[in-house]
Amino acid sequence: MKLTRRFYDQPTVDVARQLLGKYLVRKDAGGIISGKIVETEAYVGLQDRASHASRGRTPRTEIMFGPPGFAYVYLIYGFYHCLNFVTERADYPAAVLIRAVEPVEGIPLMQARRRTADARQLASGPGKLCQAFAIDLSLNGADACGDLLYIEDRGQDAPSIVARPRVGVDYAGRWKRKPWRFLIRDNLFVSKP
DNA sequence: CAAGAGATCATCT
DNA sequence: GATGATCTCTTGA
Repeated sequence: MKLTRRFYDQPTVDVARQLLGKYLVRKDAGGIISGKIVETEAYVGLQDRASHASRGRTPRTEIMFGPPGFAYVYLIYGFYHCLNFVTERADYPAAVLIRAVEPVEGIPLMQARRRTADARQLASGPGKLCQAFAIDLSLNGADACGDLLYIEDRGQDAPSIVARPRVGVDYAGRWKRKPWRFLIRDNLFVSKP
């Protein structure tokens, strides 16, 4: 069951927690790729100094200020892409970063794109995941209620969740301490234990 | 293992 | 002109 726009229109931290155990699905010319989401981070509102949106409405962050259920993809360090899904109402900038998935479908394709056979190295990090799933700036603004890139609920049990501070946001002052990174407990495919 | 360097470019000042 | 919601490789215990 594909998640609906209503799902993304909830408090961002709730969405980040609920996404654990759901399935990220990517369809393109190469075929279908999917993976179980095992790690997420919440970026919440204008005040959150860790969020790109804290610097205000710019061409790049415009998507975060838009309606929920759309992909926010950006390039980081000139090399890697990061995938987010926009949450909450329009004009309130918020999104959930997908940090890691456990590969499920399309593993040979992921192995080719990542140049490794090691399942734990395919999508255990936001940049790796985008490489494995062939996600780049052309998917920025893609509708998560469409067919290219979306999330499915496959009726899994609710996983046991661990909360930690977010990664790589040392510049964010007191916001760097917010425990808004969520992982499935003891999962082997997270970016860092 | 842990720590450090370097890669490279869209975006914002 | 500076910087980053990262990753890989190398170095050295």
